[in-house]
Parts: sequence; structure tokens; C-alpha cells
Amino acid sequence: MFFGQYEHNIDAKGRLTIPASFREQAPEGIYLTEGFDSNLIAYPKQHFEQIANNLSELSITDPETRALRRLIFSNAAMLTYDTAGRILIPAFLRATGQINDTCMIIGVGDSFEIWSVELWSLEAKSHNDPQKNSNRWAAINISARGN
Amino acid sequence: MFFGQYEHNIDAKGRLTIPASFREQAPEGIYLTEGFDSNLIAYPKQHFEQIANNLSELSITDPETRALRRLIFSNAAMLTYDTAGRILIPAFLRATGQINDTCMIIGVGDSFEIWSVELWSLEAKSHNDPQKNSNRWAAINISARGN
DNA sequence: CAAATAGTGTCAAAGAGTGTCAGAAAGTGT
DNA sequence: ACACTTTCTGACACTCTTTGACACTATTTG
Repeated sequence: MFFGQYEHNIDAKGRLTIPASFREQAPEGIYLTEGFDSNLIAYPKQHFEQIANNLSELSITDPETRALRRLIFSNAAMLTYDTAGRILIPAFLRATGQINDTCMIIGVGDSFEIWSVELWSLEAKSHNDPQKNSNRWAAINISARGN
Repeated sequence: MFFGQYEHNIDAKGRLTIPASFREQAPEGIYLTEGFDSNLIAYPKQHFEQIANNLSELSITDPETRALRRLIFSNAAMLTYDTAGRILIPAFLRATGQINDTCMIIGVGDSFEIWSVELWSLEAKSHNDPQKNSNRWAAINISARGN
């Protein structure tokens, strides 16, 4: 499980140190792809391959399916760590994530996300709406009690 | 069951001794997350994992699901005790809880909470006010027989 | 082929996190 | 009241992680 949030620096070559605790959980490296909110999503190898399988089973006759496959696969990169625990984020992913010198690394359970500091602070602010949150929590509490 | 309140110190590195009686009830460690009142909530392992499992079943193609996962996981930490019974509270949680050198540890049944001394004394004042309390919780049924 | 650019490896320093221990304080039992 | 045990705390030493710098290799481009 990936938890917590880290602010890390990116060096002049576009390399980012992945938190040591995250590396332990994805020791073979990660698949990095474009997220849905101008962020990047990192999946451990195995997990991404599962998602890839699920996608492959969807029918290519559905235009939405084709678009989703293109989004996920064309923007994906398989990355491994160097001896200092860093990955090199490809330039096109840095661009889509608007990531320059500092970024946020965000644990979200089975994967983690990489955000520009600015976009993350906006996203985090949107989590502070008590009304929305109570609805969000309600959704999960129901399923926690049910079944 | 977690009961009572304790005032404990946090050392220069951000470590907090968890009361021995609380450790007995969460021997494998705790999940610490952001609360709703600028406090922190500590759940025993099992309880939090129930919530995490429910989340994993929701699809990330839904924006509300993504927000919920970020809200819960990014503000959570899985913490275990060192040999002296202490946990290290991550810096970002110390910040959200406004916790510096001394804090209150508050038992609330199936979980316990961590508060800054200042915020806790405000909270305690508000829920100890006999005037307000006489009618405040009239709608909540806590009888042993009820429901 | 040469030059420019992109990518990789290595190292050392700063900082963050962890382990250990002894003393103070609080609690327990006789 | 006293001795004993447990718990918490502060200090210190140590390890691990991250970062920036520099040197080197590979790839692309003209």
C-alpha cells in the first residue's frame, strides 16, 4: 500500500528520487502513465499488467475504449531505478504533468501519483470542502457496513 | 476500546510515545490520518484496512473515487512502534494537526485521536459546556437496548 | 565525423529517521 | 510508608535517504 505525501526535487536531467518505502513495494520498477487530472500515475509492474489485461479484453469496436487504450498505453513508460533510487521521467510526461524542479509524490493505495506542486495544492484544497467530503465518506461507509 | 486522555511530549525528531495501554490494543501498529477538526485519527491496523479494501473496489474512472482515494491515502501513514513504544509522526501530519512539542492523546472508542494542546482545550471547553449539553445530543440514541 | 544533447554512474554532504540507554516520574503491591 | 515495577522522556550515537555536483557514456543531429 502506498501512503502519504512527499515533496521531492527533480535534477537538471529530469531524474526523481522515489521514496525508499515506495521502492520497496515496487522493487522491479514502475509503469508511469498520464493521469486524468494533469498528473502522472505510477503503478507497480504487476499491477499495471493487470490493468493492461483488463483493457485488452474490452472491445475495440467502442470508440471510447479505443481512446482510453490510446491514452493509457501511448503515454506509458516502464521505468527502473538507478543506483541512487531515481527514475528518469521522460520529457513528454514531464510536460503533461507540468513538472519542473519540485514535485509532490502522493500515495493512493495500490499506486502513487506525481503532481506539480501547484496543481497538487489546488487538488488538496478541493479536498477541504466539508459538504463534498461528507458525501464521499458516506459512499464508503455504506459499503463498509453493507455486505 | 480506547479510553481516557494523556498529555505526552514529542521529541526533537517528531516521535511520540503511545500510551502502553493503547499499544496493547493495537499491537501491530496504527494507521494515522487527518481528522475533521484539525486533529489526527489513529486506527488499529484492521479497522483501516477494511476501509482501504472498500476503496480498492471502486473504479478510478470516476472522479469522485479519485478524490476520495487521494483524500484518504495521501493523508495517511502506517506507523509501527520503536523499541521504546514510540511512533514517528510524519512532518505533513504534524503540520495539519498543528502539533509541536506537546500533544493530547484522546481515546474515542474504536480509535484514538491526537490533538495539539491548544486545539484540544478549545474542543474540551465546547463539549463540556453543561448549558449546551443538556439538549445537544437529544436526537442521538445511545441506549444499550435501542436499535 | 564532430558537436550537441540526453541519459547514467558515482560520490560526498546534509538532513531525516532509528536504536539504545539511563534517569525521572508514575503507578502498583505489600 | 516503603520497595518494586512499569512507563515515559531526553540525550546521544548511529544509520539511512535524499540531493547536488561532477564525470562519463550513448544517442541524435547537422
